[in-house]
Amino acid sequence: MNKVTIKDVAREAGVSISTVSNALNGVDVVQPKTKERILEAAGRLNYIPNLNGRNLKAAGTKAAGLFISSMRGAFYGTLADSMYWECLKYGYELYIYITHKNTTIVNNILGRRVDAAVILYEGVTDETVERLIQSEIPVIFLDREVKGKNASSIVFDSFHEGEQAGEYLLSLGNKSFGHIYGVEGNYDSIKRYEGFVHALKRAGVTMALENVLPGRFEKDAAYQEVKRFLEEGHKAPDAFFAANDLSALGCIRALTEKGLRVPEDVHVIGCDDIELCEFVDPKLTTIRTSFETMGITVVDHLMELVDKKRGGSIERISGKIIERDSCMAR
Amino acid sequence: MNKVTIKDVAREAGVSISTVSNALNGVDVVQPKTKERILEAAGRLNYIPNLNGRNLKAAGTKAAGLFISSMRGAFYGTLADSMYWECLKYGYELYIYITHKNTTIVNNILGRRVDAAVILYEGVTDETVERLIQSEIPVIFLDREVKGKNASSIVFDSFHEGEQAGEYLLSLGNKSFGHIYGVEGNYDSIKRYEGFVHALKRAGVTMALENVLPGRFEKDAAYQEVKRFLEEGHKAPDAFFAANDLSALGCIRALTEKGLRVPEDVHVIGCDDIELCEFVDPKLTTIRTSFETMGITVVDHLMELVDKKRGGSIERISGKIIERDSCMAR
DNA sequence: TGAATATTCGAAAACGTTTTAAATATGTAA
DNA sequence: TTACATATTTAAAACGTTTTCGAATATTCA
Repeated sequence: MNKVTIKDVAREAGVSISTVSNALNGVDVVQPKTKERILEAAGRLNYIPNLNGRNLKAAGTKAAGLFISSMRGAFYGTLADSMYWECLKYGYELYIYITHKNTTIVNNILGRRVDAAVILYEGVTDETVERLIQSEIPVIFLDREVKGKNASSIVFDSFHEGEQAGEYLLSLGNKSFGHIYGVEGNYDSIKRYEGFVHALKRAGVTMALENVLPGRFEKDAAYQEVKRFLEEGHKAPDAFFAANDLSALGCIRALTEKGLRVPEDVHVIGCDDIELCEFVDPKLTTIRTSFETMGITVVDHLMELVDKKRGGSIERISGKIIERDSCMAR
Repeated sequence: MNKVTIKDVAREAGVSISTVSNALNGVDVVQPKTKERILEAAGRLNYIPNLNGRNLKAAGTKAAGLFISSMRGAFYGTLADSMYWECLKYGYELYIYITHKNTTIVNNILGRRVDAAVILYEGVTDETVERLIQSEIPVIFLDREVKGKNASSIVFDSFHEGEQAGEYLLSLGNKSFGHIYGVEGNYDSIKRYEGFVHALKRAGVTMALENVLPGRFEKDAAYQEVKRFLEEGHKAPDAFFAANDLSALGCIRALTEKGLRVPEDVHVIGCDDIELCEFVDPKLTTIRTSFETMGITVVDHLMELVDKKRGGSIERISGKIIERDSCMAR
């Protein structure tokens, strides 16, 4: 068992533990000759500082935590990865905690494992949010709007994404619209829908309520709903805005199965810009939400919170229309 | 700042810190009445134990670490997620460290942050491996073959995947073969190739060396190579085995561009079974490597290492052919 | 009732570091 | 040489826990 402590290094180098600590941490007060001797001893003994001992005494941990309820799918890996590289620039480590429990979050943040945190977990309770804000440890929420002295929110501007979808479909000459809704109660789902409706309303268009179908962000659910919709005799609208790409794909499949051509008969626009978009036929027009950008933005913001260069705020990241083949000028 | 310590709880409850510790950790020696008083006090003060203090004294951390060089793509998220849920069963936390530095790995494992580790990072040096093995902390490597007292390897059985691909293509009546190679020096790439060649040889078939094209696991690289191959006047083989699905897709695109039909003229089989396979045309036949299974297997094995129920070993996880439309009986 | 035994609690040591303040060594100017 | 400033090192306190072991109290038994 590797149990060599700073004490062993001190003995080996014939010096006190304080000097070892100074030498190892680059506190520039120790004579070059002894420093060299210490480094040499530490190397020979394979000394690795115990992080628990260190962080117990030291002020911060120089580590940020990403607390997230799932890593499944391509999005979160991208987020985590881009956060990691951005943290590196600041000399921070990134610890990722998959969790679906408030206690894990609270224990690890308030238990001084990290000194800054990013949270993406819908199950966080108001009580937890309150406690984190009180703690004065910088926290950024990614799936809700929170603002406190040391707490911020950074979210995709889902409302604006909805608006963009609406404006784009309108600009193509569409007159009637449908929407594949996301998940009940989900932040992005609500906002995308609202933004879409808003853009239509501004243009004097209303979307029939029966034209908004629950897609739950899933391909199959969307497929079933659109199929049912058509089989019940409803006339397909000129264009669908789906709350995400997967449900857009399900929508397209149902439409083509029923003899409707995309984009000639019906336009479909998705949201997210997943890898699939390029591979399907027709290639899916969508609104790109960049988790890459999100990760970088989040860490930069977090570091400003840490440095007290700013107070908490709510930031929105805009999406961008990626034109492909599932919509076309009419 | 939240700075309430066990001392504060002790004072609040009018009791010693040892009693608080016992009460909070379920050491069954404290009277129900005082225990209740302590719990109540801890709750009122919002006490959260400092993990650094705790782990400094306590034996283990009840945490496993996943050290991985990137989380990009869908694979690693699945791996991490399935590991998380499996860890949960054992009462372990899972910390994920994205890293591309040996020091991060060594510091966090030997620095007593976790008491078991899983490593998926090709850049790990022999020295690091040696040190980890010496440390007696259970470690499992996912991308190399290592075996020690407390160290194991769990890898996909890439050789067997290659064999399966070969046997399958052979069974379909193919006579000539090509291979889209992965990444130079990469474990899976080498093994898949070797297994494929092995199966062919066993059937008395040899693959022309000029028929193995570098695909680097990328769609575009594979596309370019296959295109070049055909333009140089080479005759397309009856079937291609691509080292992964993405490069299989690139291969198919190049083939169809050159007027070859898949699967009528040429068979293509991939490896991995990514989400895309179901969406492209033709749907891609492939060999599924389940990161879900991998995650579960890894954690179970790790816990046996922790409990000293077993010594280190090398385990291989088999893939499974998923028949779709890019190969067909001739 | 008194002694023996359980039960419950607390004082103090230990974990491995960093940091503070004090001690010692070294150098410099008078 | 002395006196003093500076450079280098060290002892000891502190961080917040867990754990050991002895003390105090409560309970049981004869």
